[in-house]
Amino acid sequence: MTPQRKDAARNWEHIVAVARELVDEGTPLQLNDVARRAGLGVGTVYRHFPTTEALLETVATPCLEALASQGEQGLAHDDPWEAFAAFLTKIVEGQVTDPALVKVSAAAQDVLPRTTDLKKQIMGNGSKLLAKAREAGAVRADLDDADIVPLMCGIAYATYVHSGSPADRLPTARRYLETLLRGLRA
Amino acid sequence: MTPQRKDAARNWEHIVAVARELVDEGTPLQLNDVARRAGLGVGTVYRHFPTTEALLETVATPCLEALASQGEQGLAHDDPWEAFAAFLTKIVEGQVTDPALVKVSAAAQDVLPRTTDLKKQIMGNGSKLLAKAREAGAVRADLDDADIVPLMCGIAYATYVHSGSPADRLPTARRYLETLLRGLRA
DNA sequence: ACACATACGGATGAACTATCCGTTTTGGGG
DNA sequence: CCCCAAAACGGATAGTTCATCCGTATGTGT
Repeated sequence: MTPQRKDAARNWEHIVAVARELVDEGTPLQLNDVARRAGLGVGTVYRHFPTTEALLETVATPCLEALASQGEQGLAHDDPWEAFAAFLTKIVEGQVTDPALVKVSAAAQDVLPRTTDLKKQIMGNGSKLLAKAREAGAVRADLDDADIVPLMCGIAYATYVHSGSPADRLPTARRYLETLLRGLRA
Repeated sequence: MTPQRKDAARNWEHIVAVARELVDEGTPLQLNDVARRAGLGVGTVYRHFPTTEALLETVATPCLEALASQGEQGLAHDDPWEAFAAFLTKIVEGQVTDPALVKVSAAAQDVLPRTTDLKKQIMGNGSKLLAKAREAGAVRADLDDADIVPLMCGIAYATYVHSGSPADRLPTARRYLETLLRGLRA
């Protein structure tokens, strides 16, 4: 395996950077569009990222990784309930801050391998925190591991429906999560 | 104003029926596609419904109307909290049952006049029920009128993320709503 | 410097959207 | 019953966006 050519690496970075910009300004990601803005040929972009989703995944991955490691820290927290709540808060905050995150989170299993992987990892951490909280009798029994990610996506979605301007989102999301957490507490 | 010709009326019905089928089977709505399936010319479909969204709106309207009148009935309920809860339950059940409903609910203000109208009506009913429940001291103060629709959309979204098969959706949605309601109760 | 692998670019075809206008159908008046 | 103007139909076609393919250019080890 040859290491990869310099120009290829440079273009890869450039494409991801341009995509990040587009995502941040809310423009729907279109590969031909990315190519034009990056001053590259369409073929180049498509070779690096066969689909829009693949590019989106790459853009979102750093943020997802951050969330995954966040979960590990949470395990060290003293109060099991607080640890669980803090964990969920971080996830929701990430989702309402980064539009790319919502999109990849909603993607079906297996289409985005890296994302699927990281989601599993996050879910693993969530499970541990949930189990601890449940053992401590802090959380209701009817909440399942598999509910965590969907519920966080739901709150993020509700937040996007509620507020047009990005500035309003964080407080709204926190308020919604608080309400949900109140309902989850035993 | 001339009453409209019979063939036009017949085709209109037919188009809506075909669209309903497509929506139900999860196929993304495409007007050319609708035309082919209905055995009509593309032009005919476009004349009746200038955009995909317009057709979707027509498909979703009966269901939205049902929800709107549901709210009115709810006003007659004895217990203010129960009335409010029952109202939200109906909305969520509608959203997870009918894919069309989710899509039009998410549409921006003003693009779908009829939908915007009905949403306002539903929100009006929701406001009244919320006000009553609040007066009775049954619901927390930090919930605003404008939060109702987003939260219901959020629950529907969470439900779609959670379960692939339509059969699982209704129980999941009910469970999520229960949790939320517990968190809303004063 | 050479040659070969690797990567680039954009012309190009496929898929879909939406319009326009010549033809057909409808239904009220003669 | 027939006529004809208004109304509606159908589908060819122009405009977009998506994705591929291959001739050309560029980087890299010898």
